[in-house]
Amino acid sequence: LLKRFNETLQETGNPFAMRSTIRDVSRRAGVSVGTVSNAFNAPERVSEDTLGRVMEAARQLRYRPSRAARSLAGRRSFLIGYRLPTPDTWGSLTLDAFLHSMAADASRHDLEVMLFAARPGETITDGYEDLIRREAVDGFVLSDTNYDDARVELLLDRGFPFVSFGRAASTRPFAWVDVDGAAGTAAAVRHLVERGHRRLAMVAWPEGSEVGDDRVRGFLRAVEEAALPDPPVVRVENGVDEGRAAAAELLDLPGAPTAIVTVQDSLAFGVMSEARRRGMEVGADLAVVGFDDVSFSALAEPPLSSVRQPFEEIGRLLVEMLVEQLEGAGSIRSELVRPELVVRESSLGRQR
Amino acid sequence: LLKRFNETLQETGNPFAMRSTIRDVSRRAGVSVGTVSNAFNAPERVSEDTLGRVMEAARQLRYRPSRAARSLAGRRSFLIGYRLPTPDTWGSLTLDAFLHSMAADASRHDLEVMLFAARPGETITDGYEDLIRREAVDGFVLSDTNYDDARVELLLDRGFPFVSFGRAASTRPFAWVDVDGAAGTAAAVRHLVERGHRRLAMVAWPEGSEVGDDRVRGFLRAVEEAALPDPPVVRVENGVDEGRAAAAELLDLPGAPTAIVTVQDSLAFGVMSEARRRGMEVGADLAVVGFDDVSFSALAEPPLSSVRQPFEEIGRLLVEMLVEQLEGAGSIRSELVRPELVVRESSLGRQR
DNA sequence: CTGAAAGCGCTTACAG
DNA sequence: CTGAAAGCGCTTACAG
Repeated sequence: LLKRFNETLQETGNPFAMRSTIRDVSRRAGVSVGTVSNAFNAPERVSEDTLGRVMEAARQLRYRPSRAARSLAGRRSFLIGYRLPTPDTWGSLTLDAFLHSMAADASRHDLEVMLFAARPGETITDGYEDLIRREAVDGFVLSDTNYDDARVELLLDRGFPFVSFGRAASTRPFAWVDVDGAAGTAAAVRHLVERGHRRLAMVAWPEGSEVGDDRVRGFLRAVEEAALPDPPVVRVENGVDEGRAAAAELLDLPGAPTAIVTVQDSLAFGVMSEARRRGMEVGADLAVVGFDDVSFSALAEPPLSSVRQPFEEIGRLLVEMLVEQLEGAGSIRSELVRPELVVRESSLGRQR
Repeated sequence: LLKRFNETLQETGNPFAMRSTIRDVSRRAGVSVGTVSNAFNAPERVSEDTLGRVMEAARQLRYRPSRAARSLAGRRSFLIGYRLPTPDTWGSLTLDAFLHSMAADASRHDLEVMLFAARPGETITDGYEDLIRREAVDGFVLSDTNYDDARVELLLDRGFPFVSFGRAASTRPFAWVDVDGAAGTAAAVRHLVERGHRRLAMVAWPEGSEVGDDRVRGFLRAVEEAALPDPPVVRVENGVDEGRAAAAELLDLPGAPTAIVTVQDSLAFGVMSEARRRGMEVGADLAVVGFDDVSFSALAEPPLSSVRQPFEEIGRLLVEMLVEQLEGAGSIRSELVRPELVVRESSLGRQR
């Protein structure tokens, strides 16, 4: 009875019509439901004539397959799981661009992104385990991946598809995308050397963070390649105040640097602040280059030169690599993407 | 055969065991699958003894119901749809905290957040239509809601559950959460008046934006309540340069203001910049208060006082209100949340 | 190339 | 309180 009502609604083109099912399409096209399914999922198996009729019927009924049914029958969820980092975590991840590019690219592959958050009292892997058991996602995107990440080990053990933003130490290979931090700081050094600087210095985090150590490495290598003297590296925790203190230390040195590169913009803001306090003009008297190009860097005074991570590209790559796994290409690859040095006034000023 | 293998794996407690189904649990507990389902979804219908046996069996097998099956049989997806704003859109929305609180709160209600992005060439409502037809979500959270938002009309027409972050003009009532911007700017005014300021001014956006007009309204009302003279309001587009220009205009006025409130932090950064350029000390010579408390405001020089929107609370409220609709409470309510004035040096300096 | 049928793993009346 | 059965809307071998 309800069905008849529904069909009437559909035929009158009533926009409030209940949704139509594959059964409705098959009836209208005069074929079996299996053929409708094939028309959508394997059109090459269907004759051109039939395909046309099915598609026309589907169009008229505004048919869209039920995800739950597709999912149950096809044993895939069409969902990519992503656990949000805790907001108070210091992260250089700009979620907006990252999530948007993931979601946009996923939809090109008939996938969507499902978010979840760590629950209090859970282990690092519990949320992932749970989603696997519920067959709620087809694969995961990991971010904020640590050196020895339990999630990587779990997913490798399970043989469950995933890609990671960030490398991790694992004896087994897995798919990751990472930013070539060393290339970023090296680009900063080359830029500064070109501008005539000879006495460089770096403000970095304490040793032991993969990301930070990578950035220091690139800095040191580029300084060496430019045949400059060994530069001082001050190591502090993240923060504007810490950047200030580090700058004070560096600027008090006998042969004080004329250019400072930092591993994060907030440190660079501190460096600029300390320089200004000493009556130096940032840009002219002291060049400063940060890392991550946070949203405020362009608005700072002077605007801060910074190394920008290409989050759009990263999100896209992660999805592509996950899709490759889902489609069974079997290729576990990894990609190191080059960040981009955004040059602004803080490293320009007068040429030396 | 595969089933026997699977059961063996389960019994040996092999962690790599394939997932178990409701059938496995029912067998182990010696009850029917319907009873297992009831044990989970309506425990009051099941005897205590049976409940215990079922739960123990489920625990042993690490059973978790398949979402696809639950979804198909129960006609709900357990998913909340949220379309990401385009990253280049100027928005005062801090996605991190907002999404995290939504995801965390959703999981408390057996829901998850599904992200999608606008596809090129689509209308504003296409993505929502599509997800409804695919039965892919149980409801939507809208943000960046406009005055006359086509999405609101669509969802009301369809009778599909949704909540909106931001009010909109609609003849029909619907569920929304919004920030009381007027209360925020009024709090800024009271703070400044307490500090002894008598000549206030505002830098606002051009008339016609709901959010901006609201913030201006609160400012004007509070100034009037303090019995101060009519304050100048300069209207410019968003941006640091625009803030600079607006400040220049205000500071050139005969009775130049000693305190400036802006509708957005980026404008406030411009105001601070212009003040500094003129040799004024921000805080002491000119008090500045922004709006939105963007991540950099605390790091600015001096740190910027700003009105902060409680995104955690907003995300939580949105989910709660959507859940009420999903559970058929039928109550369409709305909430105006008070933002919080975060006082920093930019509005302190010496007491007047 | 097409159709009939089984099956995915649950929920939900309905009997008993 | 419990079980048997139908059904959700698809996909996927398998015949023909």
